[in-house]
Amino acid sequence: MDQEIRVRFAPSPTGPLHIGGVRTALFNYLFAKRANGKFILRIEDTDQNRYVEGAEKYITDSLSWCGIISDEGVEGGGPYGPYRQSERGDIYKKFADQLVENGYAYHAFDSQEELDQMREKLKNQKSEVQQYNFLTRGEMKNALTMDTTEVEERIQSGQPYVIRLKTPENEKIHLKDIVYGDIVFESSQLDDKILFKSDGMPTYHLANVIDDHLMKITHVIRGSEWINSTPIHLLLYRFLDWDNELPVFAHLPLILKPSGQGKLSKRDGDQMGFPVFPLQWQNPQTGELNPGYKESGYFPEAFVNILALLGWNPGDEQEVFSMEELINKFSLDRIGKSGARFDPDKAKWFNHYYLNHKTNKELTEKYLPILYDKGLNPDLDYVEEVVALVRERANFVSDFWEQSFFFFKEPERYDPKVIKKKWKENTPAILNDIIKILEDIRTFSEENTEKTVKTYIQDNELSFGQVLNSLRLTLLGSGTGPSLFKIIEMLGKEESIKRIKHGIERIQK
RNA sequence: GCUCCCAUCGUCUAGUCUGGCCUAGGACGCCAGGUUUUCAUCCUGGUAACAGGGGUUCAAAUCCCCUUGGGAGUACCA
Repeated sequence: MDQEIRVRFAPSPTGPLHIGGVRTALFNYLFAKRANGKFILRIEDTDQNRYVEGAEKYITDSLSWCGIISDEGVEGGGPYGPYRQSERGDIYKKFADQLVENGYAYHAFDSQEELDQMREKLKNQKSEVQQYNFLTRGEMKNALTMDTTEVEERIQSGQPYVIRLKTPENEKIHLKDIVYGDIVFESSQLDDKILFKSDGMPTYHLANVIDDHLMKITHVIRGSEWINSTPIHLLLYRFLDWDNELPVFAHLPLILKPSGQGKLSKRDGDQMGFPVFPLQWQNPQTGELNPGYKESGYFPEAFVNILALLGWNPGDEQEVFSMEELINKFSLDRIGKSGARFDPDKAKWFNHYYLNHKTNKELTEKYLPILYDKGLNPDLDYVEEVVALVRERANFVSDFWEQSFFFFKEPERYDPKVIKKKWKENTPAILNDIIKILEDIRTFSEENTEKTVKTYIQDNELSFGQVLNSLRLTLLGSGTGPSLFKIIEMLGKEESIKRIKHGIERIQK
């Protein structure tokens, strides 16, 4: 009875995966790992029309960036492959035929126009449902309204056909969902869904049920947009005689747009000021570029942490989790039912938190490429010192440059607001005095420069703010930043004095 | 339209199943104070919610019903 827990993440390669998709993958992964089970990555590419070049690679890259590694699937294969539905041959057709044979499904020949007509007609009649179902199928072109020889002839002659599910007229279908509890559906409300398309491919409904069964999936964890089609799947399990091996269902609450209404969609993109994709994605058709969390400077640990808390919580007050901790604490029954709005501000905070729990060395390694890009080749220890100084004021490594460029090059402009406020007539004279003072200091340390300059200010009864801010202005071009005397020390005597001189000249004019 | 789902601070949420310990807790944000030559960080404090109405009960955020609001699905897409 203690069978292995097996879950799958089954995206379709129709474009980049967005946050919601990654969260579904994450929850599957956490659940599997928690139970010592298997996480399977299956690609649902039964819709050839929507296939997008590069999307599958994008999916696997995104998951591995997050640290979500599949035990079986398109990447590493496994005992139940292939894991790409388009490669699973005639598996689906066989089961579809079996359903037809047993009277649970039937062939249909209606054209798109005829279907549209039927729906239009029902709409005009103010019918409650406009569906291909037990009420309407008797008037359509299908095996239920034709005699068997005609059906045979049509199929033999190569006429396109689909196979539809013959939904029961009047029965209740019970879904036991881990998250949502018991949900009852009326079969009369269900559509005679197409199971097998005229292009020879199964639809999602058929394919996912068959594959889940064949791949021995024990738990189906997916977004709640699937709830309404679950009764179809339940019917299929029964008609295929797999009722005794039904997987457990757990539907995840939706992720909503940060503002406005509706679920977060791929389209929301950068116009909302935050990425909706894990990795940057360039649409191969339009060339349109969508930003990703990775490229925006988020750490994967932070990203995963944010996602984990969207719809799930541990029940205590901990909110920072490593993947290990998530695996240990995760459980399906602590998933909420209501949709979660994504909060970009909190996401930033998480990244800030993670950034400040890394070592200077780690951050230095991440900063270095940016510096190289600027054409700089600074001393490693120096960079590490710089990082130590600016790290706490940054949310992202990419913030470092803006906050520390003056450690690497002389400022080119001076903040006019600070000039206006702090630069007085006597400022050049004072700064010239300071230059002299600095020149005389032998051990050019933070302590020494600070002590001497402050003594000078006091002796001359000057204002600290006035003097130090204008001094800062000449050194880094702005009125903000880390400790001034630390900067002076790191710049060194020569460079500091040079900058003060230049500052005086340039601001003077 | 029809079917299904959801409803606690601005946001993520704890508490709801197993009514009383809830004058509703935490986090982000915001505001104030402290630290700092400055800005940021950091620390401290504060702001702010049980959608509304009926029941049930000694007692309801917690159970039931209705209303309202929000969401999802309704394809030869997944």
